[in-house]
Amino acid sequence: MPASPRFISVAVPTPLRSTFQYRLEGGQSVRPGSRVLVPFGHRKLAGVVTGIEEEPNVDNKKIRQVLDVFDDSASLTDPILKLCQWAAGYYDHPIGDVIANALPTLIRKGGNPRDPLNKLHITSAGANADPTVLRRAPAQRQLLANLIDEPLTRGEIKLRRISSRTVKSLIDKDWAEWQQERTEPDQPFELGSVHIPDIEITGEQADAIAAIDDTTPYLLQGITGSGKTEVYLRLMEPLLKAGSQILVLVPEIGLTPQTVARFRDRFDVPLTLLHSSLSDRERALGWMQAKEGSVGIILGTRSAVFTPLLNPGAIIVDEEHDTSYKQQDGFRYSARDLAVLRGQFEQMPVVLGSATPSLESLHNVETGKYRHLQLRKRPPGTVSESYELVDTRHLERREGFTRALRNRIKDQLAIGDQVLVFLNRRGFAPVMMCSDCNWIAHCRRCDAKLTYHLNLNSLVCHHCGSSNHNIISCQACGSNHVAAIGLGTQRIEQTLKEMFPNYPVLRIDRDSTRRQGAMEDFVEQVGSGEPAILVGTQLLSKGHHFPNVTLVALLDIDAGFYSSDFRALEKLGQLILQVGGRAGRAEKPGTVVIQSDFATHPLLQTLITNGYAEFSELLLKERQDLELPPYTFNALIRAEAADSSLAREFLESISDGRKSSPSVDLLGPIPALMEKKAGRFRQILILTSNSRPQLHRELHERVTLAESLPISKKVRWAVDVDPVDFF
DNA sequence: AGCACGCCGACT
DNA sequence: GTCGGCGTGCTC
Repeated sequence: MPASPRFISVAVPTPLRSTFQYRLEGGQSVRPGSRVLVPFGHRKLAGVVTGIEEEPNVDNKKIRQVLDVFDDSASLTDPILKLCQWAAGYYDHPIGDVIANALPTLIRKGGNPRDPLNKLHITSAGANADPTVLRRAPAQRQLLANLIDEPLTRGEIKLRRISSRTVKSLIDKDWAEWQQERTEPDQPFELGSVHIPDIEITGEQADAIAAIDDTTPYLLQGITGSGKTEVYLRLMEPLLKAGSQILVLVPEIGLTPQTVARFRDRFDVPLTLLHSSLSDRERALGWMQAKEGSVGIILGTRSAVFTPLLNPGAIIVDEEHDTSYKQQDGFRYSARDLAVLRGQFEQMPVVLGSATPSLESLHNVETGKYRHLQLRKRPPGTVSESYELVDTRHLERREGFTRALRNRIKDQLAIGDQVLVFLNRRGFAPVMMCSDCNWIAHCRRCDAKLTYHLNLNSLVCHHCGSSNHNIISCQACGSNHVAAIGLGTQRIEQTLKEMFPNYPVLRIDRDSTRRQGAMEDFVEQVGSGEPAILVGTQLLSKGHHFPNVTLVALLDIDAGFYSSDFRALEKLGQLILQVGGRAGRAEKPGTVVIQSDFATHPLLQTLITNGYAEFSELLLKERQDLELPPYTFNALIRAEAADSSLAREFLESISDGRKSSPSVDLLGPIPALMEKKAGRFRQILILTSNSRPQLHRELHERVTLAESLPISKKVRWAVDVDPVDFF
């Protein structure tokens, strides 16, 4: 008697919002989370089992057979599968793509980093061989030299463009051989020694550590220098000792050697670092080690929130206000919000830390969803930086600097300290203008002005990356009087070099740190403590601390006041304190000078005189009055197309003809803040409600409608729940 | 997203 | 006569 046929639902990596059913052979055994190879249309895809059913739910004849079941040791764990399914629903995103985002590529494709790896090794004969024998065979000689350094996989050999003939010749000479490298699972980790620094923790720190005793989310709000990291570390110690694992999330560019060192120096315990420059295999191995429970600490950025843990201990989300936790394309999830949810699923505490918490998280404190832990004081003997506003409305500025600021910089350098000049604009000048006809250079593919870059001697679009080398003549009147207007970091660097020729000027922005390790070189140079001027963008506000900097100057923050984004002031406040917090040390506090035309603005005044707590309270009140997030909830449907009206037509067809439910407001379609970007015209449809269930119901209805319309195939569109911007 | 099928222009 | 352009239709 044949076993009763069983069916499974499989999520496949396609943009389709449904799973697909397959028939399971008698000998095949799966569970939810298993990876399977299935026929899909004309190809074979690796997918993940999301359910097991006794009955088909589509026409039986359509259902095809599962081709293969992959190794169970790299299956998705139950909590991660559950997290993916929840996220697919919440963000209204195809489950297959959610899972594709959650898994390392190698695992997703059915591989396993523990699979034996075939590598070409040098033999002892090869190691002792006289390489001059190969003087007529340079390819073999090169390969032999490579093999002395390290064994190579087939893939690495291919990458080095070494032919299989070369390999065969060496093997025939008995100078090289293929060896299977076994990669056995590691043992469960054990916490070794703990190196506790000889400093006393403050009462507030002790209270915070003691308070974290259950599985509710905590918001740890502590001014810079108040010792948030020490709280994390003390919280981790007993958990690690008990064999529990800690997942630590940091912002995208916060994963610096300094950050890693803080954890490595404290705990003698295996640590997995998940960063962007890992190979597929390395990433998959880190994932495996976390799943096997052989590492105690997993430190990573956004996507690390999906790392499976054998023994979940806690999740720490550092700098929780950082917008890099929200993925900005495709599957637009918030790793911070998913971390909170995951904590509930797996019954572990989640600590969100920041000196400048997001208004969302502060609101969650108000409503009792999060518990608030505050570090208001610094350890005794340490002084905080002081803030000064310079009202620039009636002051003369030379290349961006008021006389007062120039003098401050001079004085600070003279006493042997370092100075940090912050300007959030890359390039030399943000505008190129013809002095004869006032023509301004615009990007052909975007609604944006081109930025002049000195080093490239070209005009670059910061939105699509295109560059234009004709900077000599006006494209409207042909005049040669084209001038670079406005300030960028390159111009500030040049200006400072002229103003202070005796001091090094280091520019730190995306352009100057493109090279691998460039940032570390800068940090090292600054760390020497010699007087110097640092010029930089946002990049300076994350991850690194510069103890010898005692003067921070913010040159032009006024864009924040002109922005039409309702979050602009929240972000500006966070930026000011984050940049200010980079500077100074215990016994040598820093001064932060802010030049602004809005120096008398009450919010700015509140921020610098009363601090972030009062600043954020005012902003929250404003949001409440205006019925903006976090007091209401938003979802967007974004659409773009090369045709100038297609995106609009598409969104109109899903907003028209159907009344929105009374508790959900529908706005749009309206053009995105930058309507044309990279040659595509972009529109958005905004859904607003004060009820999340209603918002999601309405959103899902529109998305379902969208999918049924032929026009949806002609535009690129995506759903964005809890958007962080309307661009 | 892929991938195949299908119907109209410039090449050996 | 074919190679190949991208429209459109489908994926258990």
